[in-house]
Amino acid sequence: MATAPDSGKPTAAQALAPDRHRKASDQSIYDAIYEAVLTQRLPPGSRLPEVALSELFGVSRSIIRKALTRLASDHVIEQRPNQMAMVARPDVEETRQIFAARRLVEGEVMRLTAGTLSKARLQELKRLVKDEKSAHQSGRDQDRVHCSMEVHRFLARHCPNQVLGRMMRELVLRTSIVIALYKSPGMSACFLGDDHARLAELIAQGKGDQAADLAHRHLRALEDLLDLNEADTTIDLARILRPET
Amino acid sequence: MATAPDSGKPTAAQALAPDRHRKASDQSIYDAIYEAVLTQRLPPGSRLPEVALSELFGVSRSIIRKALTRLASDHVIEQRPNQMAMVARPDVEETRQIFAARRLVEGEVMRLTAGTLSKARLQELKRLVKDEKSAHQSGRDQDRVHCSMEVHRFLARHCPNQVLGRMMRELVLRTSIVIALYKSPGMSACFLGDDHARLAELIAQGKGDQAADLAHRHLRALEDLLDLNEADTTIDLARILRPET
DNA sequence: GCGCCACCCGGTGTATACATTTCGGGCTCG
DNA sequence: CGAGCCCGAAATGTATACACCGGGTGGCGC
Repeated sequence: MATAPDSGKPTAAQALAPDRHRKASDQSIYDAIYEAVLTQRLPPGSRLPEVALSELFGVSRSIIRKALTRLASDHVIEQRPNQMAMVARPDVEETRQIFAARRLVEGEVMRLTAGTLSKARLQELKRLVKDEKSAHQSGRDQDRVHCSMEVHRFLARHCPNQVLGRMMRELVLRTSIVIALYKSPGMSACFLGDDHARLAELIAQGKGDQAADLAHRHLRALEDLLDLNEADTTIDLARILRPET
Repeated sequence: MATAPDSGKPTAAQALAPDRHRKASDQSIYDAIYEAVLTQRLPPGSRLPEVALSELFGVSRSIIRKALTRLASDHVIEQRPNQMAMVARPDVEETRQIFAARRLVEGEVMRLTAGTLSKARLQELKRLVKDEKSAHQSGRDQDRVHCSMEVHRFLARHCPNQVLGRMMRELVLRTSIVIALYKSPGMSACFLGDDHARLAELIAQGKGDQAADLAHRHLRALEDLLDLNEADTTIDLARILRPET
């Protein structure tokens, strides 16, 4: 327990409220939790009791368990035997690996996607970037995070290589989790200058290599903003238990 | 039906026989099916009825369903509503994407892994390569495929970046599936010269870039051995239905 | 004889009952 | 007074009952 802030104590179910009392498929439940984690309404460590969720969504535990199994398979939540599922809390080492993997995959996705988008798609993309900026300026943080994620997810969704696209979406989500976990207080997560706008421009112009390079630097800068000093877990414990001099 | 050879008609359950009559966890069932698909004992399109599996492993359908859900999540099997699960049968386009993704990921894994393996680990690796060669020479194809897969999986397992390592294992499995699907008759799948031996050598010497390059060419050559001409599915149908001249 | 339709069977989808485990509060004993 | 044990609430783990769906087959009508 000493290693974890342990987050909200009851169950963070209010973040999933909208479609209450309506029969939901396991896909819609999966989506609801996925979206809530992505937009950081469900912070890392949030507990997800099966019974509470089954009552919330108006289905039996079977459906809930299927959704949770899939979420665990995607590393969104952690499931340990006989314990409640909780939103994943990757350690510092895994965080670095996630960023490294995402740089590799997202770079290639940029390269493949550049120059392949229709005019209509480019309009959509620029709209997302614009919405993000306006949300940022008017301080609607919830919206800003949502749009920021959607920029990356949009590019992943429209990558010609959908195998890579899927991987990238998974990595975007895991990145969102570790940002929520390790961000320094007050940092403007993932709004670094107008990187997204410039990225969209390079994609539109078909400059794949430059887009990949920008994405690479974007992600590196993002990682550098995080508070990734170990100094936790076992080390703290040892220092606390050491007799004072 | 016209598009599929439809594989073995009953249920290819004999490929999973070993641990019959023993209570099995969903993990062990997952592993059994995973391994059977990996070594091509369960060819693409094989049907996996829940009841048959539950009897085979001596557990209820709940456990089976959990294992199947996870396998579907990993793209090992396809699950459609109210139909039996079956081993995945990716189309030609997805096959190309899988290879492209794997080249990207495996190349980076080689780069990261080169020079990081202990002497003992290098011994293991060389042993695998040796076993593969001997299996090849004595014509034990089952063993050869197993060892060949294990070479790649071994490297993935010991990559310093385990996030990438996991992705690579998933891609190795999917590659195995599409090889089983599209290999030209009689080809020696994934035994291209002594690529694996040379790869092991480069890894041992810490030459990451060269290892990545070799892996890249290895996979390219492998893809080229496949029979990836479309000419199936809808096109054949159109030609068949066209009135003769 | 040839189609069409109703039935049946084998499969998955969902809910629920029951077993098992974990964690914590409070009692008891040293 | 404190440490340890016991027990119960609440969660998950598993099995099972039943509903539903889809495909194949046999009979019936034309």
